Amino acid sequence: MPADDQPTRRATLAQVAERAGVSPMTASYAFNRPGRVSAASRAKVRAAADELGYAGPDPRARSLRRGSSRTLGVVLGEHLPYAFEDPQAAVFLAGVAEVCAGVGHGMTILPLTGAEDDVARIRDAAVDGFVVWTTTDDDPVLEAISSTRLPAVVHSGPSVEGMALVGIDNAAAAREVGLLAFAGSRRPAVLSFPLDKRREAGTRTGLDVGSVLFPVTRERLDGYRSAAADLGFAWDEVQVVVCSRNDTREAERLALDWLGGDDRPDAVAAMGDEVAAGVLRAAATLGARVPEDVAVTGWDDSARAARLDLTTVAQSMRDQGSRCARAALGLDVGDERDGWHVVRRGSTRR
Amino acid sequence: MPADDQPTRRATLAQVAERAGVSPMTASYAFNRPGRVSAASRAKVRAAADELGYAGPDPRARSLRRGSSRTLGVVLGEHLPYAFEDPQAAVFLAGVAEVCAGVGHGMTILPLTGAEDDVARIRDAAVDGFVVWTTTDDDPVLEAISSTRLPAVVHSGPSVEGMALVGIDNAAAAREVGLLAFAGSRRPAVLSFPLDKRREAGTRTGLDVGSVLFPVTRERLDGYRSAAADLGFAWDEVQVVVCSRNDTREAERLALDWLGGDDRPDAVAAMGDEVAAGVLRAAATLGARVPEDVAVTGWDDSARAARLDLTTVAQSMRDQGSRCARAALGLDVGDERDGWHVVRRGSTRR
DNA sequence: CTGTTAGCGCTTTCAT
DNA sequence: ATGAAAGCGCTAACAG
Repeated sequence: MPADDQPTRRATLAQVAERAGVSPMTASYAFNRPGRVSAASRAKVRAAADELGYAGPDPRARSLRRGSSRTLGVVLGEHLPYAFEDPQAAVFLAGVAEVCAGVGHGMTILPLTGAEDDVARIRDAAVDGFVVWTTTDDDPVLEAISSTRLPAVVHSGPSVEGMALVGIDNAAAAREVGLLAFAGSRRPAVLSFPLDKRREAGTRTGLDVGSVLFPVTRERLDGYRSAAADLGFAWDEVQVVVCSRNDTREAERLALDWLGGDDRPDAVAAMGDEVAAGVLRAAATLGARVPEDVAVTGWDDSARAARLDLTTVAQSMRDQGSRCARAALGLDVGDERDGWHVVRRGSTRR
Repeated sequence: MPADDQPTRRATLAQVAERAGVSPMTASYAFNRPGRVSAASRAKVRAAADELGYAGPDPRARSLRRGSSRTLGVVLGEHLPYAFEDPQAAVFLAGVAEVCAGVGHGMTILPLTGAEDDVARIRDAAVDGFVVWTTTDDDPVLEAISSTRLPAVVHSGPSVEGMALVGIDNAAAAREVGLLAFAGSRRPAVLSFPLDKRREAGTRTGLDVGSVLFPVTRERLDGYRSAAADLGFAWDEVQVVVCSRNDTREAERLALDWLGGDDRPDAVAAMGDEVAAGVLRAAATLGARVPEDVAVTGWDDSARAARLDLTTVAQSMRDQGSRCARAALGLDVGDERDGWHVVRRGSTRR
């Protein structure tokens, strides 16, 4: 093999400077503040860089020196495929990305697997702040993030000392949509998201709401319970069916048994439009009329909810993503709580 | 405000070492190779770290020193919302993430906006390698990535000097599925993905395949053309309708006009299951029988394709994501081309 | 098992 | 407009 003297290592700024016959600082300025350097120097530096195949300052060295990596970490507590398949998560991420791109920051996705090394991956992330996609109260990752002392924002919950919280008032929204779902009902029920990270599906009654570890789920259950109470139902009269994720097919399968059984509900308040769609499908299969035989509500006001004429809760995940990113980057976010409203459609009796 | 003498700065490893009464190296080992340090030292270091609120070595300094950030960059040429909404992209990313997590690497998403600063964001990313989600031949980002001299892998295309390519043989797959789509047809047609980043929708005949800038689209068109030729059709007899993305509703809208018009095709080879589903919906609305009045094929063998009894091309995006990541990290990937096969179902005449 | 030395590549600060 | 000095925080390489 013939001698190939080309240094296979990347060139450094110092080498570029030397070759250009200027000081390292001038070379640095040529890249970072071209305006502060004479046209002649700029040209020399550019030429030297081209000759050496220098593609610009090393981001690693730069971030050490600057004390900032200009990157935001986004912690996804879900297994990654779920995270990307959940349309709400996708829109949320787009909101985060928009803000990052706008201020010239990158965005690192930190998928949590539930394994021990989650904490290590958090600590090893070269980021300037964190956005945490909603997780459980007992998630050890929260402590790890907190200990970095970097700015951090949690979406929806849990509420952690020292971290900002972005998201709507889930209890209030659940109460309001629950009042529509359960109006005129004799057997109200809830189709819930998972209670904790084990994500066990199944039916419960008299569920201890306080013990639910996903705060978003807990708050929504609380709101539904309050709506049921207003309409004269004790909480243990309200069936709670838990599905493992916001997936239409799983919900459809569950609902076929459920709506076909002896104990069938005549009103289902669901925590997501996707699972609500599963209930609607099952109802159609079983020949149950909506809302006469069974009223259904969803959550998120997706395009699908509109198509299905589904009463639901509208909120902007994109805005919430932006707000999270802005807060984590120390930009102004205002201090109003995020907005939501109930969209009343034909799937409820009122 | 009372004096708060706590250094608001994060503590350094040197400070921890000093407080623990050991050398910086011992402290470093205590964090990085706990096994190489006596239990006593380890305890002292841990105690000092706790007292100072030290959360572990600074990743920025670490990556400079190590010459590696243990992070993989994933370049998404699409606008971010599209990227996350495309189920194929989601699965692909999950494949990448799985490999990254397995070797303790992070993953940075680099969304391209099409603006000038895309190149800067590439250069500023502190990553050890790149995976590029398929893009156009003329994407300036490819040159930027190439100039970093970091290992890079392109998914599906374009093929770039010095970068690995992962993906199936699109032309061969298109040819094979095209033969089924067009069998027994008198007016074959193609429902294509965008030709270039402008993503203009519209109908063409006699399209100049060579001028298409998305290599994946180009190769598939080429395969369909070859299938049509085999069945005795000149290319300018084959209508090509272009949609702007793999979206059922857009395709349905296009197809309602198209299948309802005078010039309607009796066979449509579509580049995605989602758009194929739109064609099927439009056919149902118009009362056209499938495959008798119009044969339809899709691409990707999604769950939806199975539900719709759609002839399609199966490939594993998850595997391709893993392979991309492995290649970009310098791990072994074997050298077989990625697998695919045509799944024949009831939406075609053969 | 522990410590010393050196320096990763860059940019802030302050001078000229 | 340009440059010299200093050091960001850490760990590889090598002693002891």
